[in-house]
Amino acid sequence: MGRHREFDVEKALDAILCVFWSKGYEGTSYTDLTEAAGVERPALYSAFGNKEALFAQALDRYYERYLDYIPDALQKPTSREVAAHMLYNAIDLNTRYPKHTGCFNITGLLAGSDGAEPVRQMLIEVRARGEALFRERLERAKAEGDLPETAKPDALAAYLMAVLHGMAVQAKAGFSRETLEAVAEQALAAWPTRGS
Amino acid sequence: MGRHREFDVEKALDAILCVFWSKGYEGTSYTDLTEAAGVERPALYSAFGNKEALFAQALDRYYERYLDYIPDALQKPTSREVAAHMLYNAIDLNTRYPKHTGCFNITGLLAGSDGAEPVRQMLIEVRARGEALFRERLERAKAEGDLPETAKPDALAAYLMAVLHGMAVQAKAGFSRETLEAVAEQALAAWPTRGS
DNA sequence: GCTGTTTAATAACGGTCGTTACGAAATGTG
DNA sequence: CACATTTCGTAACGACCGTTATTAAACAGC
Repeated sequence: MGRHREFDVEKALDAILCVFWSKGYEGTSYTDLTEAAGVERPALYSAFGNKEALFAQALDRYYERYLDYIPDALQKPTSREVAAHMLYNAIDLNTRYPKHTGCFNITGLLAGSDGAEPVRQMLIEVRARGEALFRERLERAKAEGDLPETAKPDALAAYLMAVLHGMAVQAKAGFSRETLEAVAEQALAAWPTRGS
Repeated sequence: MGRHREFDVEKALDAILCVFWSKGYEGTSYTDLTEAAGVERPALYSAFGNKEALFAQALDRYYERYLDYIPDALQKPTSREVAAHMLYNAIDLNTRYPKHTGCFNITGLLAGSDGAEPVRQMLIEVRARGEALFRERLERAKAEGDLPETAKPDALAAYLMAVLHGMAVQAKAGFSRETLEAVAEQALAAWPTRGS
């Protein structure tokens, strides 16, 4: 019983996700959110909770809807292919939508008032989980002999993540897909091979 | 004639620079600024103008006081030494002050409301100037035979800047100097040599 | 000691922030 | 049709934002 919801919660969350993606947590106001979602404030509060909870749900959705290439990439047979897939899929994601370039996760991670510190910590934690997955995959590669004995999976993982984060920054600075592809190619030139 | 200024403008700007460094442009309030500078709001306005002008002056000061290693690095004899100096000096800067890790420039570049768009564009422009300087240095290296004929200075410059930006993100995520040094070492492994 | 000028501190401005009472509208059940 | 329940939009809340009018205090020159 009771009145039915008149808006599609998932569609609203998708629209909200894009705004946060572009402006970050604190850069986004409820005015921005209601305009994007086509839904008034109290409806957002009743559907998602407060701003922080709403952002958390947008972040979850970002990982499952846009970063779904990561599980696929991790299953590639060689570490080099894993790295290459991460790079080129990230480039595509970072440049696909002109209205919100870069990476949702990284965009909100850097700056913020003291009040937004919990959100920053949340993004830091999620980022670390992604890097851990990649590091574990590289440890497996080393165990399989795909990476040489001298390879350091933690350093390699941190390195590739650094390139990914850097490309997210550059995408925000207006870099084209082609330029970022040149960056990725250069980044892969350092990748250790079975031989060495 | 007239009353004398009772506070040191340069010291105040230094303190303000550190707050912007940590919280970005919009994440910093005038309450933060007055606390850090030990100066009331009207004094800041009379000395620096409004918030945007104040931020611009802090950015200038950041480049001349903290990024002064860049001109030095660019004068190193080989492109590899240039890249290495940029990387290791950046690591030092990004981790030297626990209260404001990362890079002032990158911190404010990603997120922001529509009202902060002019500031974002300013940071994007300044970042691009830095990359241009580095690219020109690599073009010179190529002309001198320090880089092989196949080397692409623009791609190499973008690549190294990506690593630098990525390390700034990781510093904000709490990375230690040692971990970032491992990243830099890995990044340099990709650097082209005279031979190839 | 005035006078004119610059700075200092207090306090307030209008606007926007995130959040939420509140009453009207819309549903399923008796 | 009444009823309880849920959602809706309006409108407002207190808090904080960047900015500034205002007044008192500190100086230089006559």
